[in-house]
Parts: sequence; structure tokens; C-alpha cells
Amino acid sequence: MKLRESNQADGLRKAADVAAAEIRRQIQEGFLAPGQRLIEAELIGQLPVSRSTLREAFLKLAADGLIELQHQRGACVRRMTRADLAELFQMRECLEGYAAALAAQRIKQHSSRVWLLEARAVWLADDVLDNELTHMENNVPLHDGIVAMAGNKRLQSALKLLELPGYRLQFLRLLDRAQRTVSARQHIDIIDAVLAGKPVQAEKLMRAHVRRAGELAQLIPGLA
Amino acid sequence: MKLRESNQADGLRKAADVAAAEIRRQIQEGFLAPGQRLIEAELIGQLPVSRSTLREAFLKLAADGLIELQHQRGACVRRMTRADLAELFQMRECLEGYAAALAAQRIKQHSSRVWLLEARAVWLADDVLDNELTHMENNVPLHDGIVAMAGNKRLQSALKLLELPGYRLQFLRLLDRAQRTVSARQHIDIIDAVLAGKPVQAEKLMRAHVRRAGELAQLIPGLA
DNA sequence: ACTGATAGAAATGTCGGACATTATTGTCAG
DNA sequence: CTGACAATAATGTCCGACATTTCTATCAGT
Repeated sequence: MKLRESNQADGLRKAADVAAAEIRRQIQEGFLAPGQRLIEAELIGQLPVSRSTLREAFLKLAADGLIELQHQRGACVRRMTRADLAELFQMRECLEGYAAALAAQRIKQHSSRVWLLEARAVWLADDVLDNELTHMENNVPLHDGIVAMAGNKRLQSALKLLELPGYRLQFLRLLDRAQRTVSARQHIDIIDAVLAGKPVQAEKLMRAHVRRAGELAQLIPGLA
Repeated sequence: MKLRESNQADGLRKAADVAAAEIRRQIQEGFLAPGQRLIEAELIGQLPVSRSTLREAFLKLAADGLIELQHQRGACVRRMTRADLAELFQMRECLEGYAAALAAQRIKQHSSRVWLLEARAVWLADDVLDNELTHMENNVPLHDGIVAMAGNKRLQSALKLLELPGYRLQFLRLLDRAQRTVSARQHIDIIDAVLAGKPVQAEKLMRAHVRRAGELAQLIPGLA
């Protein structure tokens, strides 16, 4: 049978990866709500894959922590409890703090000073205070960039698994102007510490920054 | 067909888990060397599972980082490069350090002071200096125990994935008496810091301890 | 009407076979 | 000895079947 010709030029060579990516997208966009059950028979009807392949996709998604698999009870979109969220942000505090420290250590080798200076300018401007979407759109790249500067791929992929799956919109709503102001200030301080090559301070500031985000996340409504 | 009745009372309910556990055991005991290819057809002959189930086991092992899966090239036991090892110990330095800090913070709530005091006595005794096996057998539980005291299950499972898969024996051989002496001293210092409820110091000491182990691990022969 | 047992339906876990696709190997002409 | 090419081996995917387990709706009894 002709293998799907749809995935033109994408890196997803296996059908299971395609299916996993599609389900991931549906989860992140809210089509699949946290706690919702994923019935194999239903998804087979929606995705061009067989049961075996779908089950493989389930395993990959479960490995990424996006869904949960229970024996003889199938798959469901992962539902966060407040305790889970606390643990998650504790991990991020630890890892991103360390990433900031490593980034500060390696700042000389990197020509990414330029990039950091550009980011700094962004967080000094008013856009990130006025517009919550602009704020968010610049927030993720900044954190990712600092993590990338740390130069540890394991660290990078570990942190990728710690992004909140389906609650981003609800988190966004919690960021009022006051919150955005504090956040922007912290970002600038972190950038300065990294640029100055001060690992200890960079780590300390990043930890405080992530901890604050974690406390804010606890206010997300509708958590189990 | 009658499902295998062998797994009496173990928590491994799914056949895929049984197969994964068996393969994991073979890797850790050295029957399967790093880099060795795992042919589906061969393993089907050795394990009482079908191809589908075996492939599921592969996915789980890959998620744990024990094997690597390449498209159209199957599975092979993960081979560590020195760079991989460096990243791995960097992660452990970060996470275990943080775990020590958390443990020190929560020491009052835990009645595990007793446990720590017992561990302290062990590391003051001569057994852990004289016998490399005794050293190792007490090392893992101590680290695990401190991580458990941190009370973050994510942290716990993240660290479980960072254990060296098949190189433990070779690492063990690097621990001569001098190394063991330093290690024991560091353990005692860490325990004292946790008992004293000093998170900052506990983290600092644990980081130094893990970093030292990482530098030692770089001496493991036969790495890619 | 409510509760609990029970039979039926629904969904998952596992198996075996089949075939397409791709990687590896071995052969042969030059 | 090298490069093209055919043969082999191994993986990726699909399909259908059945056992096992969970879920559900019905029904008897208090």
C-alpha cells in the first residue's frame, strides 16, 4: 500500500510519528481536553494509521508525558494536579537555573552576546508590557535560548518535557500588566547576569523567576 | 491463549513490561554490550512474546534511554560517548544537588533523621573503605534516599533515568581506596549538612560530590 | 425508589501473518 | 580493487482474530 505522501519534506518519517504529532497538536490546541479519554477505535477513524501504529504513537506521547496509559484502561490526556504542577515548576527551577549558570559560564565562547543584547532590547520595550501575546511570544524563545546556550542537549530535551501541555492559555490569562512588568524586569536582570558572566547570580535570578511563575501557575483554575 | 503465569505477584502486568524488564536485565548484566544490535527476530526466539509486544518493549526501553531506535535500522544498546557522559553527570549534579537542598529544607518534617544517622555510621566505618562492593552497595541507597527525601516524584524518576546503564562495573574498578576515602568523607559532610537543615551547603557539597564522580567516570575505558 | 448483582457491550492486550520499504550484503563486470 | 547491481535481511505497517478486562445498562430484591 502506498505510504502516505502527505508528510512532504518533514522530518517525520514514521507513520507513528505523524500520528503522534497530530495528537500532540490536538492536545496543545485544546481539541483534546485534559482527562479526556483516547479511544483507539475512534482515533483510527480520524488518523490514517492502523491500530498497531496508533498504539506506538501512544507510547511515544506517554514517554513525553503528554498522555497517560493505564493497564486495560487505555490512554487519556494527562490531567495536572496542583501538586504535579508544583513538582513540575520545581524541576524547571532547578534545571533552568542551572542552564542559566552554564550559559553565564560559556558566554565568552558564544557569539550569542548579540542575540542576548537584542533580547534585552525587546524586554526593555513597551510591547511586552502592553500585549500579553507579545509577552508570551518572546518569553519562550528567551528561555529556550538560554537553555541552548548551556550547551547540554540532555538538559534541553529534559526541559522540553516540562512545558505545560494544555494549560498555556489559562496561564496567559493570569499575566496582567503588573505581572508582565515584574517578569520583564527579571528577564533583563537574568540577561545581564549571563552577559556579565556571573553564573551564581544568573542561577539565583533564574530560580527566583521560575519560582514566581510556578506560584502564579498555582492560580490556574480547573486543576484537579 | 494462557497469559504467562511466570510473573507471579510482580507488578509487571503487561507482557511488554516483562520483556522490557528482561532485556533491561540483560543489558545491565552485560549480556548485551553497548552498541550491540537487537534483532527483533532473534529476541522473539528468546522471549515468549510476539513481535508487536517486543516492539512495544523496545519503545519503553528507548524512552528510558537504555536503547536507541533508528528509523529502518532497528534497536541497539545505547553506546555512551564521553560527551554524553559529561552531560549526564552535569544533569545529575544539578538534580541531585537540588534534591539535597530540598531534603535539607524538609528534614524536620521527615522522621528520616534516624535513617540518615544510620547511613552516617556506615560511612564512618571501615567497610566502605576496604571493600569496593560494600562501598557501591551503600552508595546507591544513600543517593536514592536523599532524593526520596526531597519529596518530588518527578525529580526521583528523572534521576532514575540518569544511572549509567552498562558501565557500572568499569566505574567500580576506578574506585581505589583513596577515591573511596574521599567519597566517604563527602557523604558524611552531605549528610551532616542535610541533618543540620542547611540547604545551600547541602546543595554545594552534593554538586561537588557528583562532579567529582563525573570526572572519574571520564576515565572509564572503552567509551566511544 | 434505591442499591447491588449480573449479563452484555466495549475497549484493550496479545498474537500471528502478510506485504512494502529500506538497509545490508554479496557478486560480478570493468 | 572499485563501483554498479542483484539478493538478502530486517524493519515499518497493516489486517484480522481472540482472550482479558473494564464499563454499562438492566433487573431483582429490600
